[in-house]
Amino acid sequence: MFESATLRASKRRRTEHHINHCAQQLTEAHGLDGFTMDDLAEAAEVSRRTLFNYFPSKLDAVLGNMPVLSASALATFEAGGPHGDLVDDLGELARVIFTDEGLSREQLELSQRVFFANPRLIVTAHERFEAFSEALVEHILAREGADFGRARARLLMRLLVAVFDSSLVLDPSAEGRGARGTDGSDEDGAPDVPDRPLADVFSDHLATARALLA
Amino acid sequence: MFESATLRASKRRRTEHHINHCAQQLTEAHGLDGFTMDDLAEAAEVSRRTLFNYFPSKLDAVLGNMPVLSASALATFEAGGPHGDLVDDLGELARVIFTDEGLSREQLELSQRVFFANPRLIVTAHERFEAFSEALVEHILAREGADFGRARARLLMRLLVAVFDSSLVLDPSAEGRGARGTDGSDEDGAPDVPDRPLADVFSDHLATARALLA
DNA sequence: GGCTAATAGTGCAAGAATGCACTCCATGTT
DNA sequence: AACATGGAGTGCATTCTTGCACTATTAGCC
Repeated sequence: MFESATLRASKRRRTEHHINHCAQQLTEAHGLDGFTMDDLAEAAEVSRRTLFNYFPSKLDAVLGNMPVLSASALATFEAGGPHGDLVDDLGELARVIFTDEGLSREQLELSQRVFFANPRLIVTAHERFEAFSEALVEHILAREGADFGRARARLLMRLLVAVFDSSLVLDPSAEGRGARGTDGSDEDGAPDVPDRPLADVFSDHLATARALLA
Repeated sequence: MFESATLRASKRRRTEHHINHCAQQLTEAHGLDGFTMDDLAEAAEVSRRTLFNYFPSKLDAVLGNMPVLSASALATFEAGGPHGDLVDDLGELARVIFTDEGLSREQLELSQRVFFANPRLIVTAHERFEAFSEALVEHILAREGADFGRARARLLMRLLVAVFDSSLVLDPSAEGRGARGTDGSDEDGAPDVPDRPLADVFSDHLATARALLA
């Protein structure tokens, strides 16, 4: 009756992401109408039929699905979150998404490029994103009580999205966090961390944002 | 009823090789009894049950299956081969095996190490190999006629095996083939072709062998 | 307009992979 | 000797993937 974090489930998610990723690559390379579902099947190394087992349409394959927050993570959040601080706990939710969705900066950037390059995509992408964040707003209210105010919840969401966006742009200069001790191990300041876990970057930016607004 | 060179079939072969390869790696790392079928399942990222869908036993998983020559390749061979010269055509069969079996030097070396390190394996490996080459002997006779003589066919097989073995040892010095022109594009003589297609190396060695014995 | 070719999308049956609950056996423990 | 444990191997129901034949729609062409 239930999804275990099992081999089967993880392969399913992998395939889904893989198809989506290939679809976006093809879109970027040849445009939305520049490739067929057969091409996509070949690129993703699955049968054409399987594509439609995962996505109901070509556009959906390119759009991909919104991340799904695990019931347990949501339960924790609504119960007062792991830390007890609203913002921190929302950050935690974001972290969960990054982590178990395995999002990389490259993939997210690709998505953005593809979406913005294709009007047909961006409208639905936007709709879905709004729906997604509205759902999160709902969870915030469920946690904080209706008195918190829907407007404030929405504002908070927008702030988080802004922080998220800012974590996507690669800033080669700084380390965000305070000085980390006197050990000069990172001596020549090499900013060669193009693959620094997105979740970490996000945490940093969130902390910075809080400090800025505090 | 029949194997098309289809997605399904190619995935099956890939999985089979993958399982076999993982099994050999585990064997090399921990010994035959140093890992369980659960470990192998995890390493190969398939379910434990799937292992037994591919191989009837742990030992078989480590041994792997002998390559299967396509019916069409065999038909061509028995009909007088693609070139008409017996040795060349046997070389062609070898090439087919290398190619569509996707054998790499690393994998073959690993097999050798693992087999020689485990008496339990080497006996069956040897048996199977003998059976395989005896089958080839049969095909040679079918092509050349019984008058060719089983003894000569066997000798030929042994010679080819020797050539094969010699293609496995990495010789960083020479290019085997005659000088390839005066263009100095490979200037500093860099022998950096560790991944030169095995099929090609084999062809070269075979040519050299023929020249030597001619 | 009517044809044809290409491509999106669906239904269905057969083949593969998985999860799980077994059995069997060897080895060690008390 | 009785017993527990761990790992090999099997049977079977469920889910996933594939292949293939089908329909629908659209664009180009005569």
